Amino acid sequence: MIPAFENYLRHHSQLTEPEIARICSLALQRKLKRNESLLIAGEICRHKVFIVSGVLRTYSVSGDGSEPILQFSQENSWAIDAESYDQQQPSRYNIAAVEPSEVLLWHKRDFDTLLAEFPGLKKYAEQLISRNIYISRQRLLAALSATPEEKYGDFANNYPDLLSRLPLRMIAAYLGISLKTLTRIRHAQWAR
Amino acid sequence: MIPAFENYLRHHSQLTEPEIARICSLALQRKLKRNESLLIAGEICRHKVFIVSGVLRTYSVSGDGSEPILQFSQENSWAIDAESYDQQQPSRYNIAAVEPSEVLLWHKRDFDTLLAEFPGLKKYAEQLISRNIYISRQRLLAALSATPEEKYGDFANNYPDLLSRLPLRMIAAYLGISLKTLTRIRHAQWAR
DNA sequence: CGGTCTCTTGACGGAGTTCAAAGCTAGTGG
DNA sequence: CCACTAGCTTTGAACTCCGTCAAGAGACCG
Repeated sequence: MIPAFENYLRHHSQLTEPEIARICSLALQRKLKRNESLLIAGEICRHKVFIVSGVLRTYSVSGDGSEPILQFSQENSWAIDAESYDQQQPSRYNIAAVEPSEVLLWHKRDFDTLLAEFPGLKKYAEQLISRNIYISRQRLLAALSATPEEKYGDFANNYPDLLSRLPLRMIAAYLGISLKTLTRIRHAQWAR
Repeated sequence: MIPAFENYLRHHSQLTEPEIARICSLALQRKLKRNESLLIAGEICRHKVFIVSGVLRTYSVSGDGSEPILQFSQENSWAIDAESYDQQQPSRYNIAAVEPSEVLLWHKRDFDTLLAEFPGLKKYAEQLISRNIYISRQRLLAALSATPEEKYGDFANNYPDLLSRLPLRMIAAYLGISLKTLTRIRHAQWAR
C-alpha cells in the first residue's frame, strides 16, 4: 500500500523524497471489507484518510431511513468529514467502504505536525480543498436545477469508471433521485 | 464604509490595529444599485469582495433561462467566485446585488500580498473557507433529500432576516423549488 | 400617478415516488 | 467448485405532489 501512495505523491505534489518518506512513516494501514464503516455519525473523525484502492461513500441517514450520499471517494483520493476532523467534534455523516478497500490513516496530531513541517504539504492540501469546493459548487448547482437525465449524464461523464462499480441504488442516492427513475433513464438512453 | 469593516475585523479576527489599517489602505470602495452586477459569467473574478451593507446573490443561468442561486451573501461576509478568483479564469457564475449594497474590493495581487504579510489574515481566511465547506455540505444534503417544506424551514431558521428582504422568487431559486410550491408552503405554515 | 415587478391563486398535466412482486446476479459458505 | 441465498435490479400500477401556464391583484419605485 505504501509504495502506491509514494508514487501518487511523486506525481501529484511537489514534495521531496525525504518528505514523502517521513509522511509515510506516520501512516497507519487498514483494510476495509465491503460495507465496513470507517466513520459512524456521532463519532469524531480522528484521522486523515487516503484511499489506496477501493471506493468509499460519505452519506447521511435521514429520518425516513434513506441514505443520501454526499460523496464517493475512490483510489488515489482523500476522504474525511472535514467538519468533524477540523474541530474534533461528533460527525454528522458516515463513511463506509462500497468495495473492499485499502486505506492509509494519519492521526490528526501527526498530520498537523507534518503540515507544520512541510510547507509543500500544506500547499498541496490547500489545492485539494480548493478543488473540493469547485466540485461541490457544481454538484449543488446540478442538485438545484438539473433534470434527472442531466444529473445522470454529468455523473456518467465525470465518473465513467464508477458507473460499473457501484450499485445503482447508491448512484440514485448520490443523484437525489429514486432508483425507479434512474432505471428509467438508463433504459431511455439505451434506446438512442 | 471603512470604519464598519475595521470594526468587523476587530471582532472576528485576531488581527492587530496596524494590520487592520494596512488591509483597509488597499481596499477599494464601491456602491451597487439594486440588481447591479458585480461579476458576469465569462468574466474573470479579479477582486476579493467584502459586503459592508446589502445582499448579493451568486447564481448561474441555465439553458431554460432560470437562475438557480448558489449563495446569498449579506453584510459582514465575503463573496467571490473562488474558482475564477483563485485561478484567474473565466467565471461560470454571476454575482449581483439584490439590494442597494456597499462593498469593499481588493485586487487579487494586493490581497495575496496581505496574506503573505500577515499570518493572522491567512488563518482567518482559512477559517472562512472551512465554514463555507461545512455550510455547502449541509446545503447539498438538503438539496438531495429534503422535502420543500424542510428546505424552507431550514432556510427560515438559518436566515430569518433574509426572509423579509428577498423576493420570494429568489428564495425559490435558492431552494431549487418553484415559486408556486414556495407560496403553497408558506400558506400551509400560516394555517398552523 | 403610472408602470413594472411581485405575489397569489386556479386548473391542468406530467414526471417522479411509492409499493409490491418477480427475476437475476453475485457473493458466501459448505 | 457448486449450490444457495441475500441483495440488487427491473418492471408494473396507482398516486401524489410539484411544475407550467395564465390571469389578476397588490405593492413599491420612480
